Amino acid sequence: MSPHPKLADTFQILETHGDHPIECPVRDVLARIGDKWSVLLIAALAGEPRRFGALDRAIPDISKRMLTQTLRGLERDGLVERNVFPTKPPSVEYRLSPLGQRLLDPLCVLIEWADEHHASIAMARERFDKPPRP
Amino acid sequence: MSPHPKLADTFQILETHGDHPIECPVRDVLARIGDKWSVLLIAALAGEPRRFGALDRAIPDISKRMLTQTLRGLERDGLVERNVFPTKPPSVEYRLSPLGQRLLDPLCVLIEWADEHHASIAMARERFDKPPRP
DNA sequence: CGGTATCCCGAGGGATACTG
DNA sequence: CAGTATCCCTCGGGATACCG
Repeated sequence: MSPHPKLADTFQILETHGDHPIECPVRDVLARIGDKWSVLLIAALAGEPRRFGALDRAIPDISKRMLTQTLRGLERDGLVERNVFPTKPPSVEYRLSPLGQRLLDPLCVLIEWADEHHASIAMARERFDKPPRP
Repeated sequence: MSPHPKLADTFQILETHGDHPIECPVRDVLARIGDKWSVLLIAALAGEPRRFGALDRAIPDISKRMLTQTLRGLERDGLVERNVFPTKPPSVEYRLSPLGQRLLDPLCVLIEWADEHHASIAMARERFDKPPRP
């Protein structure tokens, strides 16, 4: 009996199927949200659309380079929509697409798990890093 | 009104708090599961404990080096337990800790999202990559 | 069987300066 | 304001060989 039958099944999806080892669509979706900034940006856009500068200020430790690049990636994947208003100076608004919004719940579950258990993890690390026995 | 108040709140957790920009515990938990192999290994251990060699065979495209390294990382974080049986030749069993098992549900939700929507994402990418207008 | 030890490469990503 | 363009460097991770 599996302690978690659903994910044990789901693992079949993650395993390399057939002979092509890299052709797993779930893996590259995970790769996207696994990069350094994507989840942070999605979270920053969860509440409302925001402009480039507003995102830059909301996440102070991102560079403009990575901000642009990550937003482009999310836009390419259809998770974020980009709207340009031809004002002077130009203003560009980013908002979650419907697809992006459907990602919020899974992310929320994950982030809550992380928030609840990061203390346990920190303790586990300390234990592990202790000099075993002098 | 926020379309997703809970995560909009949760985003406060992700924002750099105080003056120390990197000191966000949730971020490094995400960094762990964001690496190339951790989720795959957790999924592989969801059903039952497995030995080193079994994991190697279950995930054919991982190297022994990364298998060891990722397992160590998961063990360090207290997500995986490692048991050595002093047989000859030695056998080592890896199993999810209780903490690791509590991560299964969040992961499952995420993986199911990815499985359901990867087709939409693939289509969005094709559209985005089309030469805009000749 | 279950790992270490090395070597090495490319991509991810930071810093800075420039532009429409 | 909202980006590009460069330069540069770390480091995740693959390949290979060896070990108790």
